[in-house]
Amino acid sequence: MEEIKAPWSSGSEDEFWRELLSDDSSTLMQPHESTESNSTSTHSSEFVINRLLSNVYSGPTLEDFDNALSSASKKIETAKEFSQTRVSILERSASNVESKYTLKIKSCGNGMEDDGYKWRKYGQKSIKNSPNPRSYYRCTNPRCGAKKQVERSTDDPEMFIITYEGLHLHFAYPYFLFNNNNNNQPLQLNRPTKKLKSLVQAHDIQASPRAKTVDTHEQEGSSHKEMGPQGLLEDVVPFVVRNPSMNNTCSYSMNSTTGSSCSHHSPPTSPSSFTWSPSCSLSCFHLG
DNA sequence: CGTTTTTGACCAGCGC
DNA sequence: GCGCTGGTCAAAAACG
Repeated sequence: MEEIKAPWSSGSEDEFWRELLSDDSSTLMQPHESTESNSTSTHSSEFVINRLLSNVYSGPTLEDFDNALSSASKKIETAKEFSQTRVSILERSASNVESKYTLKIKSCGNGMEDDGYKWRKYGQKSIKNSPNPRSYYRCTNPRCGAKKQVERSTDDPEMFIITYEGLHLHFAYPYFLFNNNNNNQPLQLNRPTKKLKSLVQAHDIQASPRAKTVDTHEQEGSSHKEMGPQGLLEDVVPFVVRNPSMNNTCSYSMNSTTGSSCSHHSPPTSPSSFTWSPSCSLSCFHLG
Protein backbone atom coordinates (compact mmCIF):
# COMPACT_ATOMS: atom_id res chain seq x y z
CA MET A 1 0.00 0.00 0.00
CA GLU A 2 1.11 3.51 -0.63
CA GLU A 3 1.99 5.41 2.47
CA ILE A 4 0.95 8.91 1.70
CA LYS A 5 -0.60 10.57 4.65
CA ALA A 6 -3.36 13.03 4.11
CA PRO A 7 -3.70 15.21 7.18
CA TRP A 8 -6.90 16.97 6.42
CA SER A 9 -9.13 18.68 8.86
CA SER A 10 -12.86 18.52 8.86
CA GLY A 11 -13.00 22.28 8.87
CA SER A 12 -11.29 22.69 5.57
CA GLU A 13 -13.43 19.94 4.22
CA ASP A 14 -16.59 21.80 5.06
CA GLU A 15 -15.13 24.89 3.61
CA PHE A 16 -14.32 23.11 0.45
CA TRP A 17 -17.77 21.72 -0.03
CA ARG A 18 -19.38 24.97 0.81
CA GLU A 19 -17.36 26.66 -1.82
CA LEU A 20 -17.82 23.93 -4.32
CA LEU A 21 -21.55 24.04 -3.98
CA SER A 22 -22.04 27.68 -3.32
CA ASP A 23 -23.52 30.06 -5.79
CA ASP A 24 -20.43 32.04 -6.42
CA SER A 25 -17.82 29.41 -6.53
CA SER A 26 -16.19 31.18 -9.38
CA THR A 27 -12.81 30.59 -7.93
CA LEU A 28 -13.37 26.96 -8.30
CA MET A 29 -14.77 27.04 -11.75
CA GLN A 30 -12.65 28.19 -14.52
CA PRO A 31 -14.39 28.62 -17.79
CA HIS A 32 -14.47 25.38 -19.60
CA GLU A 33 -14.34 26.99 -22.97
CA SER A 34 -11.76 29.57 -22.25
CA THR A 35 -10.02 31.84 -24.63
CA GLU A 36 -6.65 30.92 -23.35
CA SER A 37 -5.68 27.90 -25.31
CA ASN A 38 -6.95 24.66 -26.62
CA SER A 39 -5.45 22.85 -23.71
CA THR A 40 -7.56 24.79 -21.29
CA SER A 41 -9.78 21.88 -20.68
CA THR A 42 -7.01 19.94 -19.13
CA HIS A 43 -5.81 22.88 -17.16
CA SER A 44 -9.23 23.73 -15.92
CA SER A 45 -9.83 20.23 -14.79
CA GLU A 46 -6.53 20.11 -13.13
CA PHE A 47 -7.17 23.37 -11.45
CA VAL A 48 -10.35 21.98 -10.00
CA ILE A 49 -8.69 18.85 -8.80
CA ASN A 50 -5.88 20.83 -7.34
CA ARG A 51 -8.37 22.95 -5.62
CA LEU A 52 -10.19 19.95 -4.32
CA LEU A 53 -7.11 18.40 -2.94
CA SER A 54 -5.80 21.55 -1.42
CA ASN A 55 -8.89 21.80 0.65
CA VAL A 56 -8.87 18.33 2.02
CA TYR A 57 -5.25 17.49 1.77
CA SER A 58 -2.43 19.58 3.05
CA GLY A 59 0.41 17.64 1.55
CA PRO A 60 2.02 18.11 -1.82
CA THR A 61 -0.33 19.43 -4.43
CA LEU A 62 -0.78 18.28 -7.95
CA GLU A 63 0.93 21.42 -8.98
CA ASP A 64 3.93 20.27 -7.06
CA PHE A 65 3.93 17.09 -8.98
CA ASP A 66 3.52 18.92 -12.22
CA ASN A 67 6.36 21.20 -11.40
CA ALA A 68 8.46 18.28 -10.49
CA LEU A 69 7.54 16.59 -13.69
CA SER A 70 8.14 19.55 -15.91
CA SER A 71 11.21 20.97 -14.30
CA ALA A 72 13.22 17.85 -14.57
CA SER A 73 13.42 15.69 -17.59
CA LYS A 74 12.62 12.52 -15.75
CA LYS A 75 12.26 9.17 -17.22
CA ILE A 76 8.86 7.83 -17.99
CA GLU A 77 9.04 5.53 -15.02
CA THR A 78 9.33 8.49 -12.77
CA ALA A 79 6.38 10.09 -14.44
CA LYS A 80 4.41 7.00 -13.83
CA GLU A 81 5.28 7.11 -10.19
CA PHE A 82 4.08 10.64 -9.95
CA SER A 83 0.93 9.86 -11.79
CA GLN A 84 0.14 6.99 -9.51
CA THR A 85 0.87 9.15 -6.55
CA ARG A 86 -1.65 11.61 -7.86
CA VAL A 87 -4.22 8.91 -8.07
CA SER A 88 -3.36 7.81 -4.61
CA ILE A 89 -3.80 11.28 -3.25
CA LEU A 90 -7.08 11.64 -5.01
CA GLU A 91 -8.32 8.39 -3.61
CA ARG A 92 -7.36 9.28 -0.11
CA SER A 93 -8.84 12.69 -0.39
CA ALA A 94 -12.09 11.61 -1.89
CA SER A 95 -12.49 8.65 0.36
CA ASN A 96 -12.16 10.88 3.33
CA VAL A 97 -14.81 13.29 2.26
CA GLU A 98 -17.64 11.85 4.21
CA SER A 99 -20.91 12.39 2.50
CA LYS A 100 -24.25 10.78 2.68
CA TYR A 101 -27.20 11.75 0.61
CA THR A 102 -30.68 10.49 0.33
CA LEU A 103 -32.70 10.71 -2.80
CA LYS A 104 -36.37 10.07 -3.01
CA ILE A 105 -37.32 8.77 -6.36
CA LYS A 106 -40.77 7.94 -7.53
CA SER A 107 -41.79 5.59 -10.25
CA CYS A 108 -38.47 4.49 -11.48
CA GLY A 109 -38.98 0.89 -12.24
CA ASN A 110 -37.45 -1.08 -9.47
CA GLY A 111 -35.99 2.05 -8.01
CA MET A 112 -32.45 1.00 -8.47
CA GLU A 113 -31.99 0.89 -12.14
CA ASP A 114 -28.75 1.86 -13.65
CA ASP A 115 -27.69 5.31 -12.67
CA GLY A 116 -24.56 5.31 -14.74
CA TYR A 117 -22.53 3.24 -12.37
CA LYS A 118 -22.40 -0.45 -11.83
CA TRP A 119 -23.43 -1.63 -8.42
CA ARG A 120 -22.99 -4.93 -6.69
CA LYS A 121 -25.51 -5.96 -4.13
CA TYR A 122 -23.85 -7.14 -0.98
CA GLY A 123 -26.64 -7.36 1.50
CA GLN A 124 -30.26 -7.02 2.32
CA LYS A 125 -31.89 -6.48 5.66
CA SER A 126 -35.40 -6.20 6.90
CA ILE A 127 -35.81 -2.88 8.62
CA LYS A 128 -37.64 -2.29 11.82
CA ASN A 129 -41.03 -0.67 11.45
CA SER A 130 -40.92 -1.20 7.76
CA PRO A 131 -42.41 -4.00 5.71
CA ASN A 132 -39.84 -3.41 3.02
CA PRO A 133 -36.29 -4.67 3.16
CA ARG A 134 -33.35 -2.46 2.53
CA SER A 135 -30.78 -3.43 -0.06
CA TYR A 136 -27.13 -2.57 0.16
CA TYR A 137 -25.06 -1.89 -2.91
CA ARG A 138 -21.44 -1.15 -3.47
CA CYS A 139 -19.80 0.28 -6.55
CA THR A 140 -18.31 -2.51 -8.58
CA ASN A 141 -15.19 -0.51 -9.22
CA PRO A 142 -12.69 -2.07 -6.84
CA ARG A 143 -11.01 1.27 -6.34
CA CYS A 144 -14.21 2.99 -5.40
CA GLY A 145 -15.84 2.97 -2.02
CA ALA A 146 -19.17 4.40 -3.06
CA LYS A 147 -22.19 2.70 -1.59
CA LYS A 148 -25.89 3.08 -1.74
CA GLN A 149 -28.90 1.75 0.09
CA VAL A 150 -32.20 1.28 -1.62
CA GLU A 151 -35.43 0.95 0.24
CA ARG A 152 -39.04 1.25 -0.73
CA SER A 153 -40.97 3.90 1.07
CA THR A 154 -43.60 2.73 3.48
CA ASP A 155 -45.91 5.57 2.57
CA ASP A 156 -45.73 5.29 -1.15
CA PRO A 157 -44.93 1.92 -2.69
CA GLU A 158 -43.73 3.67 -5.80
CA MET A 159 -41.33 5.83 -3.91
CA PHE A 160 -37.82 4.60 -3.46
CA ILE A 161 -35.47 6.02 -0.92
CA ILE A 162 -31.91 5.78 -2.09
CA THR A 163 -29.13 6.76 0.20
CA TYR A 164 -25.76 7.35 -1.40
CA GLU A 165 -22.67 7.26 0.68
CA GLY A 166 -19.23 8.20 -0.50
CA LEU A 167 -18.01 9.47 -3.79
CA HIS A 168 -17.33 7.67 -6.99
CA LEU A 169 -13.78 8.79 -6.84
CA HIS A 170 -12.93 7.15 -10.12
CA PHE A 171 -14.84 9.89 -11.87
CA ALA A 172 -11.69 11.94 -11.82
CA TYR A 173 -9.29 9.34 -13.09
CA PRO A 174 -9.27 10.69 -16.63
CA TYR A 175 -8.17 14.03 -15.34
CA PHE A 176 -5.21 12.43 -13.74
CA LEU A 177 -4.30 9.82 -16.18
CA PHE A 178 -4.59 11.85 -19.31
CA ASN A 179 -2.72 14.77 -17.97
CA ASN A 180 0.91 15.16 -18.91
CA ASN A 181 0.18 12.88 -21.70
CA ASN A 182 -0.09 14.01 -25.22
CA ASN A 183 -0.21 10.75 -27.01
CA ASN A 184 -3.58 9.56 -25.74
CA GLN A 185 -1.92 6.76 -23.95
CA PRO A 186 -3.34 6.71 -20.47
CA LEU A 187 -1.04 5.57 -17.77
CA GLN A 188 -2.27 2.39 -16.29
CA LEU A 189 -3.27 2.05 -12.73
CA ASN A 190 -2.12 -0.87 -10.71
CA ARG A 191 -2.15 -3.65 -13.22
CA PRO A 192 -5.76 -3.37 -14.28
CA THR A 193 -7.41 -6.69 -14.28
CA LYS A 194 -9.54 -8.03 -17.01
CA LYS A 195 -12.51 -7.27 -14.84
CA LEU A 196 -11.46 -3.71 -14.29
CA LYS A 197 -11.00 -3.20 -17.96
CA SER A 198 -14.46 -4.42 -18.69
CA LEU A 199 -15.80 -2.19 -16.01
CA VAL A 200 -14.27 0.83 -17.59
CA GLN A 201 -15.82 -0.12 -20.86
CA ALA A 202 -19.14 -0.73 -19.22
CA HIS A 203 -18.92 2.63 -17.59
CA ASP A 204 -18.37 4.39 -20.85
CA ILE A 205 -21.17 2.53 -22.43
CA GLN A 206 -23.52 3.22 -19.64
CA ALA A 207 -22.69 6.79 -19.04
CA SER A 208 -22.91 8.29 -22.46
CA PRO A 209 -26.11 7.12 -24.11
CA ARG A 210 -28.36 8.15 -21.30
CA ALA A 211 -27.51 11.73 -21.79
CA LYS A 212 -30.92 13.09 -21.16
CA THR A 213 -32.11 15.50 -18.64
CA VAL A 214 -35.03 14.40 -16.59
CA ASP A 215 -36.89 16.75 -14.40
CA THR A 216 -38.07 15.65 -11.02
CA HIS A 217 -41.66 16.49 -11.55
CA GLU A 218 -41.64 15.02 -14.94
CA GLN A 219 -40.23 11.90 -13.49
CA GLU A 220 -42.64 11.79 -10.65
CA GLY A 221 -45.52 12.10 -12.95
CA SER A 222 -44.76 9.17 -15.10
CA SER A 223 -43.24 5.79 -14.92
CA HIS A 224 -40.42 4.95 -17.27
CA LYS A 225 -38.91 1.69 -18.12
CA GLU A 226 -35.66 3.41 -18.69
CA MET A 227 -35.03 6.11 -16.25
CA GLY A 228 -32.44 8.79 -16.40
CA PRO A 229 -29.54 9.04 -14.04
CA GLN A 230 -30.52 9.44 -10.50
CA GLY A 231 -28.89 12.69 -9.65
CA LEU A 232 -25.90 11.36 -7.85
CA LEU A 233 -23.74 13.69 -5.95
CA GLU A 234 -20.95 12.10 -7.81
CA ASP A 235 -22.58 13.19 -10.97
CA VAL A 236 -23.45 16.57 -9.73
CA VAL A 237 -20.09 17.56 -8.44
CA PRO A 238 -18.13 17.02 -11.61
CA PHE A 239 -21.00 18.50 -13.49
CA VAL A 240 -20.84 21.62 -11.42
CA VAL A 241 -17.15 21.72 -11.68
CA ARG A 242 -17.15 21.46 -15.38
CA ASN A 243 -20.10 23.68 -16.10
CA PRO A 244 -19.40 27.10 -14.73
CA SER A 245 -22.39 28.44 -16.55
CA MET A 246 -24.63 26.40 -14.38
CA ASN A 247 -26.19 28.98 -12.19
CA ASN A 248 -26.78 27.74 -8.74
CA THR A 249 -30.02 25.94 -9.35
CA CYS A 250 -28.41 23.11 -7.53
CA SER A 251 -27.70 23.71 -3.95
CA TYR A 252 -26.54 20.88 -1.89
CA SER A 253 -25.85 21.24 1.72
CA MET A 254 -23.15 19.15 3.12
CA ASN A 255 -23.79 19.19 6.78
CA SER A 256 -27.00 19.77 8.59
CA THR A 257 -29.18 21.46 6.06
CA THR A 258 -31.96 19.35 4.76
CA GLY A 259 -34.35 19.71 1.96
CA SER A 260 -32.87 21.08 -1.17
CA SER A 261 -33.68 20.55 -4.75
CA CYS A 262 -31.74 20.99 -7.86
CA SER A 263 -32.19 20.94 -11.56
CA HIS A 264 -29.85 20.78 -14.45
CA HIS A 265 -30.08 22.07 -17.89
CA SER A 266 -27.95 20.61 -20.56
CA PRO A 267 -25.65 17.69 -20.64
CA PRO A 268 -22.04 18.48 -20.23
CA THR A 269 -19.58 17.73 -22.91
CA SER A 270 -16.53 15.70 -22.30
CA PRO A 271 -13.09 16.19 -23.70
CA SER A 272 -12.20 12.60 -23.21
CA SER A 273 -13.94 9.36 -23.79
CA PHE A 274 -15.27 9.69 -20.33
CA THR A 275 -18.75 11.07 -20.29
CA TRP A 276 -20.67 12.38 -17.38
CA SER A 277 -24.21 11.42 -16.89
CA PRO A 278 -26.25 14.54 -16.57
CA SER A 279 -28.09 14.49 -13.37
CA CYS A 280 -31.78 14.58 -13.24
CA SER A 281 -33.25 16.83 -10.70
CA LEU A 282 -34.42 15.12 -7.63
CA SER A 283 -35.42 16.08 -4.22
CA CYS A 284 -32.53 15.30 -2.06
CA PHE A 285 -31.50 15.94 1.43
CA HIS A 286 -28.51 15.34 3.46
CA LEU A 287 -28.12 12.94 6.28
CA GLY A 288 -25.77 13.10 9.19
C1' DC B 1 -18.05 -21.27 -16.15
C1' DG B 2 -17.55 -16.69 -14.54
C1' DT B 3 -20.38 -13.27 -12.47
C1' DT B 4 -24.07 -11.69 -9.65
C1' DT B 5 -27.57 -12.29 -6.16
C1' DT B 6 -29.38 -14.35 -2.10
C1' DT B 7 -29.40 -15.05 2.66
C1' DG B 8 -28.09 -16.46 7.20
C1' DA B 9 -24.19 -15.56 10.18
C1' DC B 10 -21.37 -12.42 12.23
C1' DC B 11 -20.05 -8.07 14.24
C1' DA B 12 -20.23 -3.38 16.23
C1' DG B 13 -22.75 0.19 18.37
C1' DC B 14 -26.21 1.62 21.37
C1' DG B 15 -29.66 1.78 25.10
C1' DC B 16 -31.23 -0.33 29.12
C1' DG C 1 -24.05 -8.08 30.43
C1' DC C 2 -27.99 -8.54 27.39
C1' DG C 3 -30.84 -7.73 23.64
C1' DC C 4 -31.89 -5.12 19.66
C1' DT C 5 -30.68 -3.06 15.33
C1' DG C 6 -28.16 -1.92 11.27
C1' DG C 7 -24.25 -2.97 8.34
C1' DT C 8 -21.11 -6.38 6.32
C1' DC C 9 -19.31 -10.92 5.14
C1' DA C 10 -19.20 -15.00 2.62
C1' DA C 11 -20.87 -19.48 1.09
C1' DA C 12 -24.28 -21.20 -1.74
C1' DA C 13 -27.50 -20.59 -5.31
C1' DA C 14 -29.00 -18.48 -9.42
C1' DC C 15 -28.11 -16.45 -13.62
C1' DG C 16 -26.44 -15.41 -18.34
